[in-house]
Amino acid sequence: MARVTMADVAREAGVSAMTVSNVLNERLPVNEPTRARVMAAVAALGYEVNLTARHLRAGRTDTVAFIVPSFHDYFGEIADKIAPLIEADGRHLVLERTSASPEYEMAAVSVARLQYYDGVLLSVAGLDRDQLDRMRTPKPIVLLGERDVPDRFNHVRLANEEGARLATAHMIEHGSRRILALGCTFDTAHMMSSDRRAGWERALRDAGLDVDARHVVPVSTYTSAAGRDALLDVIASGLPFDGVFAVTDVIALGAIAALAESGLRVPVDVQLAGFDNLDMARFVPPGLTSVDANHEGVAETAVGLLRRQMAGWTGPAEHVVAPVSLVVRGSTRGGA
Amino acid sequence: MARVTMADVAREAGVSAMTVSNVLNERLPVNEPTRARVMAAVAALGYEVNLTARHLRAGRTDTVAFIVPSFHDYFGEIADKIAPLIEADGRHLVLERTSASPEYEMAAVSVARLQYYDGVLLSVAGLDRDQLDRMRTPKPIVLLGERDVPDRFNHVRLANEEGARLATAHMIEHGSRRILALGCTFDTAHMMSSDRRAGWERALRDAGLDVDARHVVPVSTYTSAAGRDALLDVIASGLPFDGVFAVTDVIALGAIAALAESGLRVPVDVQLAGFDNLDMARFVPPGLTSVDANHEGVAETAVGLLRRQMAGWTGPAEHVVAPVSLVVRGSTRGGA
DNA sequence: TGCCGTCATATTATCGATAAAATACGGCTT
DNA sequence: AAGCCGTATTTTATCGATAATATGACGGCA
Repeated sequence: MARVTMADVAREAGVSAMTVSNVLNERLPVNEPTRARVMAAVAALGYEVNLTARHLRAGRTDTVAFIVPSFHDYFGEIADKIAPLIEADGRHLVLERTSASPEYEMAAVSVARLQYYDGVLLSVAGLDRDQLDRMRTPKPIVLLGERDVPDRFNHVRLANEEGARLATAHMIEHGSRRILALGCTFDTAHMMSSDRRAGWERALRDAGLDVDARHVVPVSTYTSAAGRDALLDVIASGLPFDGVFAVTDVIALGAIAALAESGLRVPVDVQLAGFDNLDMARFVPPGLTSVDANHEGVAETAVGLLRRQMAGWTGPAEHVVAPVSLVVRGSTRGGA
Repeated sequence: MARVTMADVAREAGVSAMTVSNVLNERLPVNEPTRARVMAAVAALGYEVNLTARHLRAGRTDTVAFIVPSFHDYFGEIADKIAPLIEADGRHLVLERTSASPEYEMAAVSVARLQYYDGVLLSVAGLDRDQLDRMRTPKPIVLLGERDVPDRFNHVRLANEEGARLATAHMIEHGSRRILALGCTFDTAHMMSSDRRAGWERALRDAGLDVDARHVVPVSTYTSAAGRDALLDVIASGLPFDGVFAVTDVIALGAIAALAESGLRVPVDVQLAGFDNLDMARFVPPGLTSVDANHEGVAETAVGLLRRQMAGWTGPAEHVVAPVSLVVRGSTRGGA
């Protein structure tokens, strides 16, 4: 059976296609009896509008994309906050994933693909400033994430350095003196981990402690497994430490595993803090102290900026640094 | 600046639009010099195909949707497995979310929205058999999830009862006699939790143990917070127990929190097992014993069924029950 | 020289909806 | 009765690409 088109409905109702369109979109007024006939025909034939044709002609999809490196953890949680905000405007949110590889990310933001959407939230992971700069799209777009981006883009990122400083200072205050920066790096290309390293460093200096480069422990990937392995290596090496600042909660979870396996008690022997305050942080014993990334606020800010652009605003782009706060739990000595 | 269309490229290259289309799609052969001129024009103007127009005319989007109740946890992990399989066919995966409410789920699978996709993977959460039966779409579709579905749909689900039985039997074997079924229910409308309850019950009977209705502990939502609260209530009530089968790992995590807060040791005082074997299960001390839902295999099976349909197969639908296995970790006494 | 086949490229029609312009019609004024 | 107006509805053109069909150019062969 072929699809039912608007023309079929028009024929059934004895009117023109345009009248059907007017009834369904409430654009031009239609007399009640006519309207009723059209609605009856729609119901009788089970007609549903062809959104693709509408998009081609009207240039609107009522759909927003959130483009993320992976569907996991952090991004899943943020996406669940963003979705209701988009839906509140009568639009629809879809997620696309880029695998964190620059090629995929470029493909995902190719002008061709963006055509499907009225607006785009792009969580930047693989693209650097130059690549982003080459991206010329007329679509409303808001960038999220901890990389450096060209000025012309609206951008929401976290107060990474401040968050790391808060977490580290908190552990210093409660007695730690040798704190690892797990998953951090000196490589400034990866802003998230280098900014957080900078915050860790600043807390140490503020307290008059030495910064030991051996305490900066890189990870191969941002996974719990990599965090666990990296920390086990440190423990095996014999390097003494009494605190761990993990660059994300996912990595902190790996650290928890490594500490438990090694018989190190949290927070008695080692204090531990993470970053992102994922749902899971509340429940993993003894409770993971974490920098709260304020997902809700980030989502609201980003959607607000996007909404403004979709409404036609063309003023200068904004660069928002979302404030963070420390949520203290049992993995540090200030906690319950 | 207006968009660059295929006609613009054709003019620039001094050929017809059709020739441009043939060059880009490699449908009809084009002479090398002409081809080169077209490619040059494409590059010069920065042309990118309008996918919406292509879709309208050619009826193909090269996009597959995975429709899920939420972007969190389980679904995020599955989606990350599915994406590469879809991409291997040169297609693109997008996620849509339904909020687990029947209305949203109905809207998401309305014929109108499905038009955007060449195929759909639908994780059924809110829709019952009747509602699904009313869904008449010509699109290739595969259902995932633990609900009962009409025969005409391809469907992949887990061996829920067997998984729950395995986990429960394992705890019995290692000494538990009073095992809670946390998050389970007698309500057969919710197949996932009632099937898993049935498996728990069977393990008890097989071991000659009594089934105590007080041991079936419902949860208000499938979240860690609800799992924690429900288990704390049980503990406060004084009902004795020495094992917990949690209906999902997310709920098991809540149980871990509740047990830790109450000073009950895992696995010495209480053994604990979950279901889904999320990444997190490996890392939460002492390691969460869990029924492995075989995400990879489920993803492959579902994508295989979908691929077959997209290729034109019209044979009878298949109903696959994916096998599960028990992964033993430290939260039960068989573990390390 | 004339006819045919083949390959390359161009034309035409179409996917389904909608914006913009055109028309029909009844009522009301003068 | 002629003219005008506002409302309801229809007609026409279009979004941009592509399937199907048509045209053109050239070489081969009798």
